[in-house]
Amino acid sequence: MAENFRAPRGTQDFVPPESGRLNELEARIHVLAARFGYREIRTPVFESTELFVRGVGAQTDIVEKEMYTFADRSGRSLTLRPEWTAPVVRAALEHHLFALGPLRLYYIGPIFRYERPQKGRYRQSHQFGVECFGFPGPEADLEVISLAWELVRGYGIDDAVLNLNSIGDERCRPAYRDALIAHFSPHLAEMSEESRLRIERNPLRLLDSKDPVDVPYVQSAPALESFLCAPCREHFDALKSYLDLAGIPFTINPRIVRGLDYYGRTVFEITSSVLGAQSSVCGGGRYDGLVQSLGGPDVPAVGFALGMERFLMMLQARDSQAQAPRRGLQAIALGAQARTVLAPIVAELRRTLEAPTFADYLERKLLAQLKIADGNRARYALILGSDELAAGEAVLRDLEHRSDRRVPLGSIRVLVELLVEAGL
RNA sequence: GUGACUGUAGCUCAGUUGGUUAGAGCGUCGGUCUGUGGAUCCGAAGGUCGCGAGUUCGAUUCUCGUCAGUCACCCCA
Repeated sequence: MAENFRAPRGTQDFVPPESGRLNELEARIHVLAARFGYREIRTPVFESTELFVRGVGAQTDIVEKEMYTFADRSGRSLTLRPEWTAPVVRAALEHHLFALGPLRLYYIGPIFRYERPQKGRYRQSHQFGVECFGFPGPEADLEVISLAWELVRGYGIDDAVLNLNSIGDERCRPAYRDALIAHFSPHLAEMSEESRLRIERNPLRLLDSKDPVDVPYVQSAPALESFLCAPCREHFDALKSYLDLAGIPFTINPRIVRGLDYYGRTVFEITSSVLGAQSSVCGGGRYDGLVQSLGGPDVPAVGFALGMERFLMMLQARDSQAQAPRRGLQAIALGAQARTVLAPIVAELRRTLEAPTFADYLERKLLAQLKIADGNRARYALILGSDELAAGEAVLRDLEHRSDRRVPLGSIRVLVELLVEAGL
């Protein structure tokens, strides 16, 4: 199949019925976020490149090799949004939203990362996320985690796991870094090449190594938890008991480190086994220093980002073939004359009914049209042929109970009332 | 960015030790059934065998390149 054009590598089209599932997910997200008192923010799909370099961190993979960066016609360096947090903070600063006190925002839309695509990883993907600004305490951490967990729970997904960790703050993390370096340095010669590189760039990442060679050294490494300073420990302990009280199960996972520079204290991840190597569907944490580092006031913040494609994959793994309930009506005209009579009725039904009205305008037999009605999962069929035309009536067939009844065609209004009464 | 595997009809896949007209199931369309539905049976349409080059008398088959997909690494949503 030599199509001339294809979607660019790593991008995908959402066609029915997948587009419908995405739509439904978005609708639920809007309702859920509103229930938690969050309001939506939309920002441009591209921003100044410098915003991401400063916001995400110059040493991160995102900035070093994954950004879609281009120069516009006047030579400005712009970048397609690789993540939402920095733009949200930028916009909040630009519109002085922090002056109003604590701020709760959510976003939903595409991000772009130049990566090698594979299952659950795309160059354009869609994220839903929330940012909660202005609360330094663990209540805010609980709030955003609950919100994410509600979404998962609301869909009845049972194999999702909440992983939790604290990576300390700028007071205690340096000491832990030093301790890690001190622990690993004597053994570097026997460890993986990967780890030798990591110790320079991000010693915390050593803990993440899956290389069997490294395992003994990782296991004997000092635990971060024992290095937490008193305030960080207190924060972490409080969050854990809050989660217990809220009935949200979690696993302490010291290997969750987060790749973006701005995280501190709480970090968490929701994972699912159905996603394969990209098991993380939602990741977030606290980033108290970010607003200030982007030139704003000292505003604490916590939030998460959730991958919508991956979320949909979880849903599909769960209920692959649940049949949609029947809904709406299929208008069936047999012959040209019946079509002319039915066309204005279809128009009126579409103005009036909330359920969908389906219609096919080809010259087809009744059998074929009923098959189409089935495909559309219509609840009723309104059949108009020469017999009915002569009698000034139509046949209203209940496709679920397989029963017919005749309805008068004279008044469209009466017909509509009948249909509404019938549950449309 | 690295490595491995894959690429034949709308979908899932056969197949050709290189040889005239490339197959099946599902789906679509039509008939069976002048007008009552996810079934049966019959039939039809639908393919530059991802794209390009090379080897060869001849390539869908072999080789190389390229594009795309899958998986792992890296990293993340």
